[in-house]
Amino acid sequence: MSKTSICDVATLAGVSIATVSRTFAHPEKVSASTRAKVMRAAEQMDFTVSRTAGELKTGKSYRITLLIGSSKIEWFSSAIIEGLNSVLNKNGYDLVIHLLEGVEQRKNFFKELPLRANTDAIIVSSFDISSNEAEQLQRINVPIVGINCTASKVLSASIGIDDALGIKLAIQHLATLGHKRLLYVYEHFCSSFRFSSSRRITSFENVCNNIDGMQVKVLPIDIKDDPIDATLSELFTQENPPTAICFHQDSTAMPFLFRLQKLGIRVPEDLSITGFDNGTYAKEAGLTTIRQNPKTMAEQAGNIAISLIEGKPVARRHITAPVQLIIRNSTAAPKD
Amino acid sequence: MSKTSICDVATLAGVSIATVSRTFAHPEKVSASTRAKVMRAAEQMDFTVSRTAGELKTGKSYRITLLIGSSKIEWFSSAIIEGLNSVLNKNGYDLVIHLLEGVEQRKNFFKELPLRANTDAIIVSSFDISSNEAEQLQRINVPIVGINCTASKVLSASIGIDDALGIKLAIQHLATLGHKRLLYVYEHFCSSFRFSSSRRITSFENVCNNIDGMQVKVLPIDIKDDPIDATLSELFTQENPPTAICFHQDSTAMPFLFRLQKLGIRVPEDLSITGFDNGTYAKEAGLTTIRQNPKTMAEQAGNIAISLIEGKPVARRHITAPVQLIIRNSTAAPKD
DNA sequence: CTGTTAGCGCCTTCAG
DNA sequence: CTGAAGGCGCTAACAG
Repeated sequence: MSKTSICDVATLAGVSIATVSRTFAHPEKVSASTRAKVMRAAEQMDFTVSRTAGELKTGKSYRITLLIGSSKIEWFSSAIIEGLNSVLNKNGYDLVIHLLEGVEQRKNFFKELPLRANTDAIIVSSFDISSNEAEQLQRINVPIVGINCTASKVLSASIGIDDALGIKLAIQHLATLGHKRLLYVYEHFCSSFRFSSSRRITSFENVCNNIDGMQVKVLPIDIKDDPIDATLSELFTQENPPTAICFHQDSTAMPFLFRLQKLGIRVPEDLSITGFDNGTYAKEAGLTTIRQNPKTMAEQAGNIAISLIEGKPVARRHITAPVQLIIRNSTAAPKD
Repeated sequence: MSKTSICDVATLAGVSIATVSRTFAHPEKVSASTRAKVMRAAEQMDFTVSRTAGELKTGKSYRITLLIGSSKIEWFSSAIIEGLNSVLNKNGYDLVIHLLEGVEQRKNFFKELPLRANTDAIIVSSFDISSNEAEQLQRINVPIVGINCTASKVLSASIGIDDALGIKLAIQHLATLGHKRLLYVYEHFCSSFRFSSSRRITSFENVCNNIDGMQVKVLPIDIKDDPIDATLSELFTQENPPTAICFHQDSTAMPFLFRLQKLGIRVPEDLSITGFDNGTYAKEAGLTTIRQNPKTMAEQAGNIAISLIEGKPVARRHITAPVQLIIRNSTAAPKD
């Protein structure tokens, strides 16, 4: 029950508590012989220095908190966790995770945050916190670094893709193939959650409007609707249906691909499809998409956070991560 | 920089630190008027009671650690995190995550665990810790609960599916359809990581051997091989090729489905396929599979862990979670 | 190289 | 209902 404390070890080893402390914190400052003695005693008693207690003294918790703006962990967040885990582990930090489920919990979280936060840094992944929330976050007075989170000026650092550029790559690819009628499909998120990726949508329209003869429609899908059904409905009720569909993210494109197959509509012969992310199975399914690499972004974000915590210099505080068009088999020249 | 402490608030509010402490810990024990005074002062200074400091006194960290035996977060682990997050949040606990990447890091982790652990409980997800590791874990003297982790007797509690039953359901389904030649495909993990799901493999052979006229082959795939190529090779080089393939998990079955499609091999007309998990896109792809529900398991594991921590009674310490056969469109009677 | 000492921020008796 | 005082386990000067 009661964990053995540094005192117990000191007694058993016949040294002072300071020496025990040193043996663990700065082994080089202790003579080999006493170090051995202490270690032996420690092992014997299953002693384990309490990070918590040290924290009180040093003010560092060796803990970094990841905030995710959704109750679901999809491909993107998984990669973020992987990337952070590897960097933090290497540097002796622990990773604490908070998923914000729904509006209410989100509100609560930001209100009570101070109570719960004992963290050296906060990493906000992939959703835009409101300026109000940002202000609350700032209160706890640690570095805040954003990943694909652009809204706020409170970020100590940030890394993220250029969503506008990403979607532009997809459009240009389709334009080059000869497509003149595009449909953009995205799922309409709950209004209280603004995702940085929403920038893609406006970008899409802007870019297309600057291409001669390009006709464009944007289809927002209500959260309660089935995106596949809604898209199909749109596709089959138009006089001049689109020859290509750009999905806001792979995770909507993929199920659509399955459905088309069932319906006997061939991709890319009858219809071209693009995604965004290069997520799960995108490669295997042959989905043309825009690649972003969240794991790498997370690693960079983690490194920056640690530098900020430890007062080391960081070369660049705001980084734009690369996106890349991956051409596979879901796009081709239109039939007509 | 220096966070405001309880003293600052006490001074500002003109009360003692004890009163401030009480205002937050036991508000009902403080008169309404002083409570208001304290709260005002606290807000004014952005005061936030430090969990860490309290921890020292109470011995509880309000933190639970999740151990994942892989550096990749796939569908399963994502669901585990989601489930734990929701339960822990509700009860005021934080979730700390450790991915064990590779053998070496794993060894290190278990060796240094004591140093790093300041946690109220440990949850081991989906890999079997060795008895040696279990012993090391036990040293830190907190409840350990396993999810799909059966190997060790050190678990304070556990929840997991019956892998043998799961695979049996798939076999029976295929047998009923009339299949006589089955192939079981699994990826051969690094030997140092034993996963609880390995039980499926031996089960598969056992069950099939008890079915009259059932021919069976098990195909382990080397970690360096491409599972799809290896399976195809097996499929096309046999005199009497299998009429159905059982994949150890959906995540191998899915890419195989894509490849078959490209090759013009029809599922289920030419070949039946089963998966295991009901993972990402399994539904959309129409994959017949065995469903397990990791999110629910995680919620139960979380609740049990909390009960154990808080000394509440737990009804059942070792729970078998349900599996279910989900019949979709990837299985049918064999042609011949 | 080792021991002594003074807290880190909070909680909890115990008096008042 | 409120205040004073003693730690929780450890670290970081400072002495020796």
